[in-house]
Formats: sequence, C-alpha cells, structure tokens
Amino acid sequence: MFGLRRLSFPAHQLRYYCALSSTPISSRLFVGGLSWGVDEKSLKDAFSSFGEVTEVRIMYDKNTGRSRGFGFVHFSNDNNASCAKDAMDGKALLGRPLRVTFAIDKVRGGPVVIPRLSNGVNEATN
DNA sequence: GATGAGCGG
Repeated sequence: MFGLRRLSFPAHQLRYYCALSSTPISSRLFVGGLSWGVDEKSLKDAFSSFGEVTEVRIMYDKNTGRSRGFGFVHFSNDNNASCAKDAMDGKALLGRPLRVTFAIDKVRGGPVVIPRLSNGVNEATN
C-alpha cells in the first residue's frame, strides 16, 4: 500500500504515479472477478492510469465466446504493476469487484499451483 | 438462455 501518490494536477488532469514499490514480483497481473461484459479496452483504460500497460488480454470461452471472467494485464514496469495491483485489487469495474494478483508461471497443460509462502501476496515491506 | 472461483497462448 501507499505505493500510490497523487500529483498536484488539476482535477481534469488527475494523474497518479507509482512510488515506493511494495513488492514487485513480476509485471504480469492476473485480473479476476471481471464482469461478463468487460473487455480489454475497459481493463486497459482502468489500469493504464497506474503505468504503461503493454498488453491486456481477457480469456473468452472457446465455445460460447463469452468472457471467462478473468484476464491478464502486462505492464512495462514491475513497480507500476505492483502499484496497480494494490490499487485495483478489491476495486470494482463495471459493478463487479476485481481480484488482482500477480500472474503465475503456469505450465501449458499443467495444473495451477499457487506458490504460497511467496512474497507476491504479502505487503510486509517492513 | 446460465455461471463467479480461478491463472492465458
């Protein structure tokens, strides 16, 4: 937390910049809890305020074509990614609360194993 | 047509 600071800009130019990197692990963020109608544009627009978003991808169902409810956001800066995570995690987009965490290095075809005892989910900087 | 924890290609 506290990785987000407000600059002295006019209200119509509200800009935030990331400082005090909480725990930058990777620049890839997993975004879950998305509403069914959320697209990459909405996500990028929501996350680009915290840093330079290099890629935004939402996973859609191959059969129905509807959103699977989660996606990924790539940042060009790990620090900004961590900042955006702390800032957007728990927030709501399109009426649905977001679940933002660092993406895991999942092996293609392998099961999803979440590494606990990892600093990725801990805010204990001090 | 619906669903609501999760980790893509």
